[in-house]
Amino acid sequence: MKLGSGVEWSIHCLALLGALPPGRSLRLEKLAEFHNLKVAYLRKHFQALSKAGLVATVTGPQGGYRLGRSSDKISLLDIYIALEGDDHCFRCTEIRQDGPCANPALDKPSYSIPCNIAVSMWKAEDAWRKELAKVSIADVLGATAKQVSSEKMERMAQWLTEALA
Amino acid sequence: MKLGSGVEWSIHCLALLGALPPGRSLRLEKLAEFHNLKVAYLRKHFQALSKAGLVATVTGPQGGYRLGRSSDKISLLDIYIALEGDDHCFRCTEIRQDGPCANPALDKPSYSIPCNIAVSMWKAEDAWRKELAKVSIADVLGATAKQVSSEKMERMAQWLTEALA
DNA sequence: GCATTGTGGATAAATTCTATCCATGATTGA
DNA sequence: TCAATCATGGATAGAATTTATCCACAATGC
Ligand code: FES
Ligand code: FES
Repeated sequence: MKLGSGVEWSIHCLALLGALPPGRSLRLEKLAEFHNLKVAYLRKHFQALSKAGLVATVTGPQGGYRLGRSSDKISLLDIYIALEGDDHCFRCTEIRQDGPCANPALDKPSYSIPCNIAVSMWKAEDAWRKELAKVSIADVLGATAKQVSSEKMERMAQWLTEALA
Repeated sequence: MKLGSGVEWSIHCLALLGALPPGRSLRLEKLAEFHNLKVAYLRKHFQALSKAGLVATVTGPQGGYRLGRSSDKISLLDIYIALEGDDHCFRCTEIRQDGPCANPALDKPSYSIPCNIAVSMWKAEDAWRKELAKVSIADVLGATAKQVSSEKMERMAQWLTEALA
């Protein structure tokens, strides 16, 4: 069970967008440059983020991306779902309905309720989602501000100023 | 993020092994037949389960597989780890150390602690694991016994008797 | 010895992930 | 209006992973 690289990329990029001055947007190319990511592939991920409404797009000169809503309203779970879909990661293929001991006619009633194995797995998944839902882009920004030296914060602010110029 | 089919297959099979009379084992072929699974591929999964000690093997005539320890000591998490490894599903590629604003020399101290994004993701993963660790094969067996009609339980007991004959 | 059963490595098909490109359409500013 | 800027979405292809099969081999019990 592995998350695609798009999840990490997107969290970093959305955090940067969250640090933009109000009303401004940043070109995809700059977003990639800041993190040293492949532009073409990042573009693909941003199409998904855009479709999910997590980022809004500004076309034309001085255009680019900005957050689709305020940074405290975008959770890590939102990002995951936008990129990798809303399916369960555990897939119950209804093995219980198969094999020499199955009797579809007789057993049908019991199949209307999800099998207990799937329930257990999905419960764990829910716990995972709940944790992710707790953390917003605003939280990430706040935590990063505490982790990074004020000197690096300065470097980043400088870069942003030039990128937005 | 998807779990491989081996996880579901293995849970079903270990549950069946957990229902075996004490001291008995079941051939892989029979295990596959019971669930209508592909023998060759199930074999591959059982190699992993065996290496992890979740099943013990009995070679030779009347041989097969049995549980490696009591069914209440085998959790769904054990099975997941045996099959898919113990890595984090979120991979922090240290994007934070890259890009035009990074200065390895100056920033090195802050990289000794995990970045806050990874910490959030790993925390969610821990919640997931904790839930899976709570559920044992014995629990699965118990829950299934409650879900399945006594009539089907009888059919399965019958099949087992023949398979062990 | 001999039939039975799992082991572990080799192999390959199918699917998903990663990555790139380009024709298109929308917007802005001159 | 025109030209430059910028995202969109589909097509495409290589890489990696998952799914699946096979076989020579080792271990066991009779
Ligand atoms: S039947 Fe296999 S997990 Fe539901
Ligand atoms: S640097 Fe990207 S998640 Fe840690």
